[in-house]
Amino acid sequence: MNNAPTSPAELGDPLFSEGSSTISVQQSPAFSPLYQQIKALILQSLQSGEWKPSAAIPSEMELAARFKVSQGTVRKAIDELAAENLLVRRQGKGTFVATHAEQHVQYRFLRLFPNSGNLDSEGPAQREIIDCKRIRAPADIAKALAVRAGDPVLQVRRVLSFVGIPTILEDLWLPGTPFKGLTAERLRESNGPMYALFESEFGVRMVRAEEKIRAVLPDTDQCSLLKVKPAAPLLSVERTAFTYNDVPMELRRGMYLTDTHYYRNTLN
Amino acid sequence: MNNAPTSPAELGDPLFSEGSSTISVQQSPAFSPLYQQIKALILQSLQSGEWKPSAAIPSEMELAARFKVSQGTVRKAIDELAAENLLVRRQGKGTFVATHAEQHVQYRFLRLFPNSGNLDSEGPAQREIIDCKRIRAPADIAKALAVRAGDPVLQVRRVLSFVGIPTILEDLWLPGTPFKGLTAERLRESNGPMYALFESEFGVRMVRAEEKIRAVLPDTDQCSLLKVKPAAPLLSVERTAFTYNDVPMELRRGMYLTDTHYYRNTLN
DNA sequence: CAGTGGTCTAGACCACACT
DNA sequence: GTGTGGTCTAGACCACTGC
Repeated sequence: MNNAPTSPAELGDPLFSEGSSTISVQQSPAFSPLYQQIKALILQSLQSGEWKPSAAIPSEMELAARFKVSQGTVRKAIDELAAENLLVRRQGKGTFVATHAEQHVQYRFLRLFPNSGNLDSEGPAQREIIDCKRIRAPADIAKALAVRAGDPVLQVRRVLSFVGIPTILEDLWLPGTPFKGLTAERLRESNGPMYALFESEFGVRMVRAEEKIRAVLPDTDQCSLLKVKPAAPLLSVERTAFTYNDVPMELRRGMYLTDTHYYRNTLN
Repeated sequence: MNNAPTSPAELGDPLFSEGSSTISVQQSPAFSPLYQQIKALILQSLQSGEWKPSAAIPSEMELAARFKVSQGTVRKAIDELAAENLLVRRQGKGTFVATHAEQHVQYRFLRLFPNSGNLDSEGPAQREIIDCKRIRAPADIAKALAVRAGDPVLQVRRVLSFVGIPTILEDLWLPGTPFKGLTAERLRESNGPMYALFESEFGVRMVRAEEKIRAVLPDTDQCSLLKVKPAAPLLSVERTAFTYNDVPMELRRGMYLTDTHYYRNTLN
């Protein structure tokens, strides 16, 4: 079989004739490898919700048949998606859509660890929703969420405590439209991580995030909520979280107490 | 050719007989894929200095011949090493040993960025070596460097300034033996990143690092060196840097001014 | 042009999980 | 046993680099 470059074909799509020798479908420039195209197709299925979080996607052989490429090509596409934490491979079982729920690490994006002892030694965090209201987006929030200033957004404030000690104060903003119907009640009712709730209730999967970290002093509100003195330095963590296609879906400003905990980062 | 599991063979090593059908050299448990064994062999050559930083390693075909495996297996081994930033692939040219020098990013492990403008907008950092002396390792330093308390270590203090503003104060400790001969002079003479000097002068390549980040207040020395008030919160960044095989080779305690800059992290 | 890494295929077999 | 992902091979061709 010749392997001149061809476009991957969805089921039932017309094929380019196999026998012909040098039909160049994609020439440089703008050459994209087959496996990248397959990756994009899989990504589409993930976005469209064809495969739900924690469900298994079709086997490599099935996908190879569907896209009319070899298993190795599908494999390379899945490899990259697994490296980006969008898929999880489990030998002997299948490939699954990654999820923020039911993962071993309770908070996938939280980089705060206790000074000593492992992560679970202090048990699960206590969560308290302070506030949850609909507001019109100020300019800076709007910019971060890629909406227009004045558009409705949800503003949430909460405190996370470890072994009873308030440690994290978070303000977060969500675009109003995708999160229509989110209330303090529903936040309080949910057990798992907030991002798990976003997945199951609003179909919004956070895929990637960027954080800007600074050392700051708290304002008076923050002092009382975290029970610290005004002179106590806090770690300011401003996170923008993205869904598929780098669409921003959350802005989060956290104040971390770093006496008993530290923010861990690994450099490669 | 059968592909029953075999050990990779260095040039001249005796082979396991190819024809025999079911000689199981490595059974589960402790099964290690061939490409992992190849990866370990390549790693050895990197450690031993067989291939110097920025030099090209042998081509995939050559390595495949040397290790008596297929090109695909070598490829997978190199893929992983490239993903870990130990090797750099350049299409059409070859595969090269990664280096801290001559990289596009001046400081590969520095995560501090100006609030606005890109990285180069403020030009290169100004470096000032405050101090460099030989001391006997206190307990905490010794533990981090995996040496005995009291063993000789080098202690360096320096300030980095951007557009003339002192922004980073760093104290760092290096094990005495591998860095014998390092002086303030030699640090001042060098142009590029410190890690580039370590590579070229001491044959120590930093491969990976872990950072613990906190918000703290400066002591009086730090105040004067960074020209800040005692109440100014600073970002404390404690880094342990590792060479090959996760051997710690540096402990670095940095105080970052985060008024005009921020520490950036990306979560996947 | 030759040499390098990069893509793609097809087929074989191994390790693992379920039933 | 069957089906899944994981490894390994061999060979072909493509894209990029530099002589």
